[in-house]
Amino acid sequence: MKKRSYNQACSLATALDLIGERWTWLILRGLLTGPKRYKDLLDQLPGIGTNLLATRMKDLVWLGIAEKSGNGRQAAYQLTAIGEQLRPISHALINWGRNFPDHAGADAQSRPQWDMLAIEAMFRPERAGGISVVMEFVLSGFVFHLAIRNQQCRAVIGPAVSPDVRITSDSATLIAIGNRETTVQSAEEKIHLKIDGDRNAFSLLFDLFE
Amino acid sequence: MKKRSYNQACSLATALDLIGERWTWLILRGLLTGPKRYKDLLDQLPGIGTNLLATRMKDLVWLGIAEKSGNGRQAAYQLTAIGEQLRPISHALINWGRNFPDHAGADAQSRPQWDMLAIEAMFRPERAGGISVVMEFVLSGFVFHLAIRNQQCRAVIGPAVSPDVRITSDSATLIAIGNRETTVQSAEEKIHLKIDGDRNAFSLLFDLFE
DNA sequence: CTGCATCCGCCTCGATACTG
DNA sequence: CAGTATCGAGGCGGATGCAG
Repeated sequence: MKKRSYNQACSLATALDLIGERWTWLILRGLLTGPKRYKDLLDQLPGIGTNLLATRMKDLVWLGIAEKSGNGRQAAYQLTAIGEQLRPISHALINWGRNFPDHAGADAQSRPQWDMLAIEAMFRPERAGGISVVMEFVLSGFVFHLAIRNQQCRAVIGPAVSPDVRITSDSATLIAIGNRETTVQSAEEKIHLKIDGDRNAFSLLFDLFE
Repeated sequence: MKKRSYNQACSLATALDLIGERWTWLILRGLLTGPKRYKDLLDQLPGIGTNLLATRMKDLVWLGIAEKSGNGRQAAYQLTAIGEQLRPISHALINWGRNFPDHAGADAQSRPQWDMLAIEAMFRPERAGGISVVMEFVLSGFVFHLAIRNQQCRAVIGPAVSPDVRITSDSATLIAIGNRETTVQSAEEKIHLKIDGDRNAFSLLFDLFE
């Protein structure tokens, strides 16, 4: 059973042979928000065949892009250093995909972790010189936080130890504010947005992100 | 006849719906080295079905990623502004693919235009401050040139108007020199490398590129 | 219940032949 | 040269089974 390959002496073709198949990038999207168990990956990949996920994971581990820690019911997959190198590329692809905002239909699936990675992608390091801040988000009940330091931004699942600000909202509201379709004040009045802590830290959200 | 889609409200999934299918990135690779006719694209895509290339091109044009100029046998495809935004992403994928130098088998296909794009990908703008130089390459008979200015590098098919240096060689030799597996002097003695013009400009090749 | 493996129908792909 | 038509092969999607 030989794997299909472009069979070209080209690094782009090599990359596509390894991570260009259907679902692979979306598996990586799952791993880019932290280690995941098989079931957690499945939950973020609606429509994938369970066998396909299993073979993809075997390939990714074999290639040294992901690795498996623990086994049995505690087994979890995480990115290796080489897999982690795909993070900026995924950011770029996400930002490119925003050229087509109307692509997703009304019946499209959604997961808060996808928004989390999208926020990380929108970070603009060149605007973050000298800024150090931790923002905690509660988007439709899903909790994560952004740690911004040294012109780097990393999104992590779960609450922050000591956040400068906690933002309770949903992704649609934040997008609407970002697009100037609504105001912070209006969103707060409609209880679509709640800001706890340093409001200046909250306003950084619109300075440091696209 | 509906197209297969991940159907997710996620910009990464959107991007993959549009350019994540088999062959699409390699079609873009062809267009990233300049406008191409149907036949020229085919030549760079060994193994693709002609029907598949036709449908892919129709999709890319429909999406506004590529556009068709002229028609009949003079028709040519080129990238739109949105398609051009994929250039840095292709560079990043190429550089990531170089983590797996042994992937391509001995029977792998190769085309000089792939090397041309790979060289463009290896350019390090942060090392090119204040440098302005034009290098012409003749790799195994294929002619292109690099124009470096304002910390940008663009590879263009064909000879340069007034190159600072002309480098006649082949990609294997340049890679070997870059990896310190051979020296410039040795390559010149074996007539695997010929340098016409400013030798200092040639040495920039190893300063400005990875 | 999680973490897969097996099986099967279907859709996409790959190759060739053919047309304007 | 620039595609279209056709058809066999193989990867994918969904359901099911099963071991730890």
